[in-house]
Amino acid sequence: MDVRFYPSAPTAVGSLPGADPTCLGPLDYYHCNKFDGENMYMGMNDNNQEFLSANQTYNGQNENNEDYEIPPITPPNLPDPSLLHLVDHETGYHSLCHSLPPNSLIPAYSYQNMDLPAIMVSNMLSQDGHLLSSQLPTIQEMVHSEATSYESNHQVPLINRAGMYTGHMSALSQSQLISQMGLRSGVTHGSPSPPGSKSATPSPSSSTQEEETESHYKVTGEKRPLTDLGKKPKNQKKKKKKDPNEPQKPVSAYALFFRDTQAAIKGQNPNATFGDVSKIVASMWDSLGEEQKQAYKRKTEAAKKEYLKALAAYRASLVSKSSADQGETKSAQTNQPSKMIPPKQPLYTMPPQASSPYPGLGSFLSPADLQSYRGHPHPGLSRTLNSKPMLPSISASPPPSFQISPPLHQQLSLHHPQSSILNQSLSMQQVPQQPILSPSMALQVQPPMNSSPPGQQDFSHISSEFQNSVGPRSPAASNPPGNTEWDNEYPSRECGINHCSMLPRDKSLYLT
DNA sequence: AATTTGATTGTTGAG
DNA sequence: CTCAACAATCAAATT
Repeated sequence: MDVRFYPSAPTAVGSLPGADPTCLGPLDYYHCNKFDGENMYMGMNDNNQEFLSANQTYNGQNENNEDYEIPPITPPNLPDPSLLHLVDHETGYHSLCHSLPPNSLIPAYSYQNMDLPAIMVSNMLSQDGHLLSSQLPTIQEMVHSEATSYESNHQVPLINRAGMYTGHMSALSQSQLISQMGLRSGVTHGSPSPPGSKSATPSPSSSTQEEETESHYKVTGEKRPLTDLGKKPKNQKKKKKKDPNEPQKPVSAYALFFRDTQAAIKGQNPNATFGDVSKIVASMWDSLGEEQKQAYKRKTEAAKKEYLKALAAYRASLVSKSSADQGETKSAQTNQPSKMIPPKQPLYTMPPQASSPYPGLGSFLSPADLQSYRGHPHPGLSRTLNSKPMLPSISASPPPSFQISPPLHQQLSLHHPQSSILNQSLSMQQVPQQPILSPSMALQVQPPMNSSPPGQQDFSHISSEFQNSVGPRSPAASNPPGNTEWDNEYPSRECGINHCSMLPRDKSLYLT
């Protein structure tokens, strides 16, 4: 798949059906992406209906892949990861952002550069499309020239693009996500998925039934088979129904990362499809940097150890259970295993983490990990951004703004003269909240929570807002009182991550 | 092939 | 027949 994030950006322009009105991202996205012919153009369309229709049609399946495909660009030189955070963070990113002239087009927008999940924020528009309409004029002005060309050329294709939405996410979003992950991993785990809702409730008897049913389907060729037939005769084997009490295998580091990240991404971009999220996560993972990856790996290993223990206990319980069954089945059966091994999360909760105030994070980010993030402001992000040759260099392609627009409402109003100004200029009546950093700066970066240097402030408030906005979901995520450390730690980390993450890419883009 | 999440689809069983 | 509950599948990417 050559699908690129930004190509899908058009969706962002249009409000996706599920888009969170609160998300501010889109605006930034525009700024960032205004260069992106496609995306911008989408937004630019005067005809809102087309827009809407596009969104409505959005099914996640992109038929027009060609549009998305961007020839891979040679990856820009990546600075030493260890150095990146410094450079990117302080000089690179901001300088880039600020330096960018409002109109400045990014010469070559390479996917690599974009590599970031540009999860576009469809949020820009309220679902009804209000925001969009109001903003469009402004956007048009900004992107006017390109927009016209684009409309003439690409308008149609964009509409239906499934990936659109993906494109909305800006690279910044990635960094934001990462910061979120670190800060509020709890969100993911805690609230989001009504976990047990679906499969959580394992029905003991289900396994046998299902097998029967499946076999039945095969024989009878009923509906379920139909679905399979329709697409792939895929895994017919997946039927392994396991004992619910059986300890789950520790997931891979990437899976852990995915688990954490996806929530943040989804939170910011409700409309993002799994594919989009997956791509974003992948890019983020690439940009993550060895240390961070190692942190995950360590967790995985720890989880593995836990798993082995649990497994041993489980097996032991089975043995005892079987023996008990012979005697008295009922009591022994369900209870022991479950007691020994708590059904779901236990594996990942590490001793230290378990106690940690951040449940969600605890599962996958340990304080140590967090620290690692802090200490090393995601050199990886920035690095990866550049590194992947994913994005084809598109002449007009927008900066990879992977913007996960956090619901910024509250915070925006609080502080950011800039944002207010921008809003005015943009005449964002509908979305006063959206933080518009600067027209030139499309990329939103989450700034350090509290004190951010002037240069950084633009982003800082956004980031803080983002965090806050996100935070609500998981109380734990939002800085719990007890965790002053985190607060202190994270800011730096975020800063590094958020700001820096984009840098490499941007740099490469702009510099080249 | 396994995992990640969430949406969708389909089946089953109960009312 | 309807509805709730549950299971399976799928998406992209990584291990």
